[in-house]
Amino acid sequence: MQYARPVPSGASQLVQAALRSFAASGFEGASLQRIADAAGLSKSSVLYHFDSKEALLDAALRPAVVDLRDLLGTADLDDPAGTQAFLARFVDFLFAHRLEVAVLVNHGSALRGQPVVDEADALVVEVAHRLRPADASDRDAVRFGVALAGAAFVLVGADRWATEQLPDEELRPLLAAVLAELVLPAAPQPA
Amino acid sequence: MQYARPVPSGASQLVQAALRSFAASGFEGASLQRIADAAGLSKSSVLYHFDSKEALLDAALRPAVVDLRDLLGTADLDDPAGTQAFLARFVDFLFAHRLEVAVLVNHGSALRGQPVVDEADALVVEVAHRLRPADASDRDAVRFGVALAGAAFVLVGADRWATEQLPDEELRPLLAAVLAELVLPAAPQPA
DNA sequence: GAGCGTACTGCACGATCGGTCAGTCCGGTT
DNA sequence: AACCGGACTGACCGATCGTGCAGTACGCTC
Repeated sequence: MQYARPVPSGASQLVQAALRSFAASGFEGASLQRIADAAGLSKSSVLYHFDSKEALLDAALRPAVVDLRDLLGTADLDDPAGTQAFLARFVDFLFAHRLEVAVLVNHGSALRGQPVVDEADALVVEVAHRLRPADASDRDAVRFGVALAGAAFVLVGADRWATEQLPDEELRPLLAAVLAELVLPAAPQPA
Repeated sequence: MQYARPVPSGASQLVQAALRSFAASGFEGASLQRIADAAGLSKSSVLYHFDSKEALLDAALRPAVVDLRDLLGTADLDDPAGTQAFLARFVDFLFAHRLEVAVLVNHGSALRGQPVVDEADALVVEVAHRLRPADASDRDAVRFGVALAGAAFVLVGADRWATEQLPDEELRPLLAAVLAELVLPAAPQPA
């Protein structure tokens, strides 16, 4: 009898190693050899499980894109309460897919043309568009952009610039609160 | 007699080509060959003007780091007016060094150990630290992080996600205003 | 035990990588 | 005319890149 497979040998740990490498070094900077070494396999094995380096990227990012699409599909953004709930789930998404978000946010512009990346970009545009009320000003739009980009980036670069590292479970509600503060039109502003 | 040199032949356009390549493809993704082609020179010429690829990166990022250090050195952050003035100049800095900021923000984590990058990171930490008032809460700190990262990223990824592109000169004051709104403790917030 | 599919590997390939080096061209001095 | 130094180049190097391919070890079913 076999319990939970102790080492999820094979493709799944290749995906994890690839994700780490892509996030740390970018797609071109990461080599199949180093990914294979990190996963404890040979370079040939990588290309046995995945047709190409691009296919490996696709496999690594796909779950995050699926999750984001689901999140957007079930979102209710008609009232402030729904929007706030969505933002909390969005922050959860960011936490759940840190590495994927890092790849998309930092190295996405070099990956235009990769289907996964293009899909992810389209979803981000949709998030921004649906969050924006009909009567939003340009300034509101800029604030939304800063909020979304900032939230993603605080998470992605947390280990890089954070002087005093907040533990994830303290940062999560704070990030959700700040996001809500910036996105909800509640915040009164002069003129 | 010679007016302003029409094509600033040589090293300076190599630096520009390199900056564009690094910003678009990352340090490892950019090759000396492609940089040379973009500058209309041979690969050998790149290594004639710069000792190594790393030296080229240094030359490309150095002016931005110098400007940021100057900006920080002359900053007066003791009162809200001084802080607001600093933020406007910070936004100007982001606009003036878009490509350098893109390299540092997107690919900086892969460039740890490069002296220019480490210096830039240290300056960013100093900006965040000096902006933060003594009585700032964790939530304030998160909002500052979102604001700074978001501002940088809105500029860096503007061409990627912006649905309706704002011209620079409209975006600039909006970004400064939003930054001030987020950083200055002026914004009233419930509990 | 023959046969088969899955997981995995070593080896070799052409291309490209960053970098070295000897040499060419050319305007300015002497 | 001889010389010099800066700008620039082509040929070449060893290493590494992504990828193709033949082969091996193992567990399963007839």
